[in-house]
Amino acid sequence: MDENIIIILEKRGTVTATFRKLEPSKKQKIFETAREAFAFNTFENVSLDHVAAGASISKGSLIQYFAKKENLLEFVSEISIDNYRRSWEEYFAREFAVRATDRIRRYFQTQLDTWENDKTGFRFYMKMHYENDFNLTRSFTERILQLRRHYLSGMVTRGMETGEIRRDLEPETIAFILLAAIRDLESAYLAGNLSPKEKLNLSDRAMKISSMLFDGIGG
Amino acid sequence: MDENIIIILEKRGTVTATFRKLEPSKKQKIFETAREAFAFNTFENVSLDHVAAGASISKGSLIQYFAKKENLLEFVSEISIDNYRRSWEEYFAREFAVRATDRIRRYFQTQLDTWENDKTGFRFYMKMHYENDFNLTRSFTERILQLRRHYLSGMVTRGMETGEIRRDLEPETIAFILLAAIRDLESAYLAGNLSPKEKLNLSDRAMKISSMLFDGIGG
Amino acid sequence: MDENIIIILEKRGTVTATFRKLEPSKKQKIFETAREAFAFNTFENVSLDHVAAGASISKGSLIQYFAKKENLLEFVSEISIDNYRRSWEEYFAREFAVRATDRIRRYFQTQLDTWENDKTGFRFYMKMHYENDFNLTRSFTERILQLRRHYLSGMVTRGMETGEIRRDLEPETIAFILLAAIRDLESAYLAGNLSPKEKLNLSDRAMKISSMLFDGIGG
Amino acid sequence: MDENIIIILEKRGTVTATFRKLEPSKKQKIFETAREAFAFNTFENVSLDHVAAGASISKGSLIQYFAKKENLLEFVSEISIDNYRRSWEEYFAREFAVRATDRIRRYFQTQLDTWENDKTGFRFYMKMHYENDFNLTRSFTERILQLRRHYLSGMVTRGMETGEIRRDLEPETIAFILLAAIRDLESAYLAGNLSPKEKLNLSDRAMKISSMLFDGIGG
DNA sequence: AATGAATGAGATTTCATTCAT
DNA sequence: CATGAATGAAATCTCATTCAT
Repeated sequence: MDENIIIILEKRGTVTATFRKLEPSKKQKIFETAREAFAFNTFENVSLDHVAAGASISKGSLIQYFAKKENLLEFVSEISIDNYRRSWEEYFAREFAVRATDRIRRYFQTQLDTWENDKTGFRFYMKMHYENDFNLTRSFTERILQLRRHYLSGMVTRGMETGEIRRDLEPETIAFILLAAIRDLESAYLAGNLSPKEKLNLSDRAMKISSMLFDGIGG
Repeated sequence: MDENIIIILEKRGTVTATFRKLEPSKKQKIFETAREAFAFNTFENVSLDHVAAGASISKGSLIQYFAKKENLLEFVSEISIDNYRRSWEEYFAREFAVRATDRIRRYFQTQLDTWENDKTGFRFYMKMHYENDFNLTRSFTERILQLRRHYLSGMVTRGMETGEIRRDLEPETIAFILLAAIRDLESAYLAGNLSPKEKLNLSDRAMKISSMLFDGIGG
Repeated sequence: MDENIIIILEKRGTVTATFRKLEPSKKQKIFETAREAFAFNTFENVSLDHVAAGASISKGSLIQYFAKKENLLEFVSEISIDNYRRSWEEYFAREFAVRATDRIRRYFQTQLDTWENDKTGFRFYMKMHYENDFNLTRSFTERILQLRRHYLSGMVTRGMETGEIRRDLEPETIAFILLAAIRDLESAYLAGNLSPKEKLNLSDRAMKISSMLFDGIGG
Repeated sequence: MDENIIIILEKRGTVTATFRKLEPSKKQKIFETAREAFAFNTFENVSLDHVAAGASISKGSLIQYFAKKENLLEFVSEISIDNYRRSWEEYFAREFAVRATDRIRRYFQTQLDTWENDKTGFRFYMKMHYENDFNLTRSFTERILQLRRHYLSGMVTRGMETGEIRRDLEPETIAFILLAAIRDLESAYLAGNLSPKEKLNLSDRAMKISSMLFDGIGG
């Protein structure tokens, strides 16, 4: 967890100085417990009692750290965005595939694998799309989307440079359809507790879709 | 509102006979008020007091009609599915475009226009995807999805017959990517209260996307 | 059901003329359904909906017949007392045992058998002892008690006349202890859903107790 | 109020730690208010609002202490049993009468006097016999009964040893009739708000009954 | 700084009773 | 006279937030 984010959140009034001064491990535990709670329950159904117990602190402390329940969600949201951004930045720093098609395919696969290994993160991400009582959730959604578009546009632009992708289209439009594809795959993924075989199909379908996108469906 | 659905719901225990016997206009008003409430609030945040007041009935009556809050949501859900199905069946009955590409483009456009004219319906549809505490919402989501896949597969199959669409791909896979595209357009649509210009872009983008899908993005 | 009681109840305002004019079979059915309901539930937990449904009449009619829920209980109570009285009067009219001890033993046995064959009646009787929110239930209890004392005193007096029972005691005191015995046997009976073997024991115990009472427990 | 019982109840989940930590005087006040409420009303008719007001605490606190209304009754029930047991143990520790007949007579008299001085306790005891919706009440009833049988059997056995009571009968059967007698006296006692003269009669009757039991009623 | 006890607003649900048809 | 729709008072229970220790 990046301490700089905490400092910003303190300035915003989302967390208190008391919270900032906590041991990192304690902050991390609170984050994880709260994320889990918000990922699997609607906002109203998340109880501070439960979060406090899960994080082994008192309810009084929790409210002292965040003042309001909404702030707790904002905290989780901000940390989650930052984690998302950093994990993909690390990923791209180590991505040396030459061909854009390979990059895109690996991106799809990596995203699905990542969600597979962080189901709570995935649920939280999905949940935030529809807890639309707060401006907060909208901000979360849009910022994640922006990141994803940015990554995909980059890969598409590169594909155009290498000639793998048509240059007469706007990279944004292509990024859009790619994003649509990956998001719908994610939805399918969420929908079920898929069987291993279905997961294989999903991965298979990811491959089919990307080649289909490249070659077009026109007869 | 189809009275036959009401009868089925009565048999299931979702609504009571008392409700069935209500004047259609009253039933309609309850439907609309409740749909609006569920569309813009999480389940827990929908208050029966509010719905009753909105529909100009007493809370006692509301509970007499539906017994449980969950039943009210189930009622709204079932009527919504039926409305969705019927509106598209009417649409396809009047759709005489010859070329599959035209059909698909018109489908995209019509869907976006429909949501534009029924924002509450759209919000309700989106909301149901993530109120994942109830089996009910999953059933809603899956049944709508099935309808959409069915419509798109039909159009794709037709495109294959006329030679507009490659025959070496499975219709379902193609339907999938088309569905992904339309759903992401919808999401973009939801995300913002888009300015008129952005809406134009969205529609424009829909067109671009479909041609892109046909021709492929490969260089 | 004695129509004269109904007339008295009408004068008291417990039932309405509308009720009085009902077919006897309908009145009987209402009595039975209501008695069952009050026998197995606390007053508050008896729902008029349930009683109406059980008696195959509408809730509106039920309230038209009795005006208030309390009146329904009063009706059941009065009819029950009358039934109790009449059934024992018939019994004593046909009781020709010569010896008082036989009479008393037969009385014990008959009472237990009667409850056995009319469990609802028994439950209602017991229930009325402790639904002490109403003067009504007290009146019920006392009137039944009075009847029982009367019957027992009669048997005891006869025993004194025949010399089977000591004449130096007041019949009421002896009746009292006999009543205590039979009532405690009844309690034991209620307490359990007794196994057949336990029931045998109970009957056996009744015999032991009565002989013990006759011979005394003194060493 | 014995703190050990509170600890046991906390383990069972009947009361919370918060309640346990309350000042004894506050716990006592809650006990008394709740006992009074349950003694004079059916379970459903006891309102938490009323109990909270009577104990000078907020409804929120009451529910925080007991979580459910049933738990409140269970608490009252357990404390009552414990009080009953302890008061009789103290009594028997100080009971030096030599003759069993004296012991039994004093037992009768003391019980009636005790109820006289604790009418609420008596009403609660009676009420529990017929609130038969809960296993709880049955457990209460049976445990009190067991205590009473135990005390009486002890006295009877002693009477057999001293030769005051016939040895050819089972102590349990004799205890049973004694219990029946005392219980019916109690009932008579409850039934009325007896006049002083009637109370005297009752006490007098208790004496008569016990001698009658010793000598038998046989002529 | 940490705790957790106290509070009370607000939610759903039940159901006797009223009353129009 | 029978019906049952409409009502609203009352009940339990949840839980964020306040605040004293």
